Amino acid sequence: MPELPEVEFYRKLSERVLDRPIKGVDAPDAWYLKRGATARSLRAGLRGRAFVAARRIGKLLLLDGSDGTPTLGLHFGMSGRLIVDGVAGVDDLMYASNKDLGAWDRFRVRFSDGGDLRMRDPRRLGGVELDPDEERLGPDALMVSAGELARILGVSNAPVKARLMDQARLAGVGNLIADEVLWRAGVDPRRPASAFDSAEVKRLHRHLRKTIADFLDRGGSHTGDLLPHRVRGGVCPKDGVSLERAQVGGRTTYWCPTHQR
DNA sequence: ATTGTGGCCTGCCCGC
DNA sequence: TGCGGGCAGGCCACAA
Repeated sequence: MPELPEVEFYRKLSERVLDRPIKGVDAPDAWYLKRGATARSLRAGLRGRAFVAARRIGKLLLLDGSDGTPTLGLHFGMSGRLIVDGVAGVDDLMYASNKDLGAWDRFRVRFSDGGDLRMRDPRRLGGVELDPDEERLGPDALMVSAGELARILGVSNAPVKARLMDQARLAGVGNLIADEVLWRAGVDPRRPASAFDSAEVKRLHRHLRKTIADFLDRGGSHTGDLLPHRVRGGVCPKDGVSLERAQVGGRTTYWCPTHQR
């Protein structure tokens, strides 16, 4: 998916729909409705109401309604995009097609003024739910404190990268952000999460915050300094040595064997 | 409980 | 030009 920065752009875009009466809901793909949501329950919950707030926790976008209205939860998988009144939240999404094709519209909320909010997701890896359990997510990666990060890494023997990407502990870090943060911080992604002293946790925390801030400034998770070299045969732009490539935490991982320790 | 694995679903890109 | 394999920014169910 979109990682945290993209979902933040979606959140901002979705503010356009606040306070607009909802006329209807199109949910043509039952697979796309999660945790018991149905086209019927979505219509019953939303029609005639309005959203009043757009929140984000990690990669989950939350649209709150006025009193008595269920909260709509949107998650975007790896290829989902948000389109409001025909305007897309991001221009480009790696690994997703940018073709304009109605067949990929999996979900739509229509407003009585004629506009709409759509989720376009070629791979159908995203989804829609009502009243999502927000407790299933850890603190947002943009807001997390160094102390919390220390606790998140904890005593775990799991690779630090897996821990950073565990949404139940820390919400918002995906594969690209994880690789970029660890590369900037000079940390081997395979290191056990417990093997960090407080100075190292602080350094990791600083790079986590700075990386996400940079990605928000630059326009997305694909703007990393490591990213262009994150290919087979790629070379570390700091050290000029070949990057390592392996599965870590179940995801393809690139790192520099020279400066990531 | 924690951690790793496989699978989901579809499109794209590369090499033959 | 056509085709098969590999790959993909995420997440969930399941097993050890």
